[in-house]
Amino acid sequence: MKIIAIIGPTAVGKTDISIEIAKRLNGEIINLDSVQIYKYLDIGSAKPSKEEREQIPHHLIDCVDPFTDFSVSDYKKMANEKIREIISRGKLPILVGGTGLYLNSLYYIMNFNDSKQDLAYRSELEELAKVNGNEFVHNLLMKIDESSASQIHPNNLKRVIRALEINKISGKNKKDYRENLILNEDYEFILIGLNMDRKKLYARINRRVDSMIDNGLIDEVKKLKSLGLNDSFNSMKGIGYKEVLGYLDKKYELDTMITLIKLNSRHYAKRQLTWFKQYEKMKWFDLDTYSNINGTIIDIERYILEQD
RNA sequence: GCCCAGAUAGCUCAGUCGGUAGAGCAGAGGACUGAAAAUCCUCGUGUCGGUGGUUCGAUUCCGCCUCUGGGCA
Repeated sequence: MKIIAIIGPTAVGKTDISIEIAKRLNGEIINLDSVQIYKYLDIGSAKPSKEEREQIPHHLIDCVDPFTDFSVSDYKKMANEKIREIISRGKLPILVGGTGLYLNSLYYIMNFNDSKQDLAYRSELEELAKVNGNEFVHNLLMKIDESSASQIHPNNLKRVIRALEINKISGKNKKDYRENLILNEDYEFILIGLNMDRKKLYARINRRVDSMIDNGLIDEVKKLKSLGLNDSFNSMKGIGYKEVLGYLDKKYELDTMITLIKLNSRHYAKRQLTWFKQYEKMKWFDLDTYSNINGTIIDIERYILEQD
């Protein structure tokens, strides 16, 4: 089953290009973004507009309540269903977004079934770390799963805890999952990577943040806050949301908030690019080398058609 | 015009009792299997404002100059 993935760092311009590609290839778009999944988080997550979504069907946008805990494993399930459904209708599924882990959940065979969550154990370990320090919890892992422990930095508490959790639930070592990454042969992926000169990307990010503010990001967050959402919910940990919450809670001034959103977005873009380097098959398109979007679209379309 | 305080990494600043210097932030690189827009790791040579003096040796001490704050007229 052929499937396209158009990925790239935040603000590089995935939306416009993906819609045009979908039109030309009889495709439908599946969101590959961990924040656009949520309802009501519209401006800050840079969701495609209503007009854009009317041109081409978009899936897995606005489908999770922001109060719910959502994770890769849920994404994997939902995305697989969508992909099958789209293919059964004779259309081409096009994944668009920048959440690398979500892509991997489809690109590789990833088993989440035998290592579910144990939230009580998690908070128990978090408490232990608070009292005795990160090293202490890391040492616990060292005793039962040395191979994973030696690969996780003691300060990366989240991962240390997850490794302990996996071990408690399944008896397996977290490290084994990573080492056994194998391609998911159900799909024939065509990976399209969009990138541009770093400075230009950063300038685009800065501009986009300004326009999010102009378009009412603060009001959007105020509304979410009045629904009862706060920074303890995963949905509110997205860039743009957590900083506005901090501003509304009077932790800093407006211009500090804007600076922070821009800064965190830039850092995020950089992390995404590091992640994307892992895909050897990825075909990169440098948007700088095109004078307009049409040239890019023609080249991408040609590349996709060549892959048959 | 006079007095005081500054001038050191892209930015904010520390420091060198005289032997050419280091933090935070920015920036760069990396890791990544149920929070992933999350979480975490690594990376710091720059005419130490200019110029003269003292000295074996000055970014450090002294003089003058330039610039920037603040104060007094």
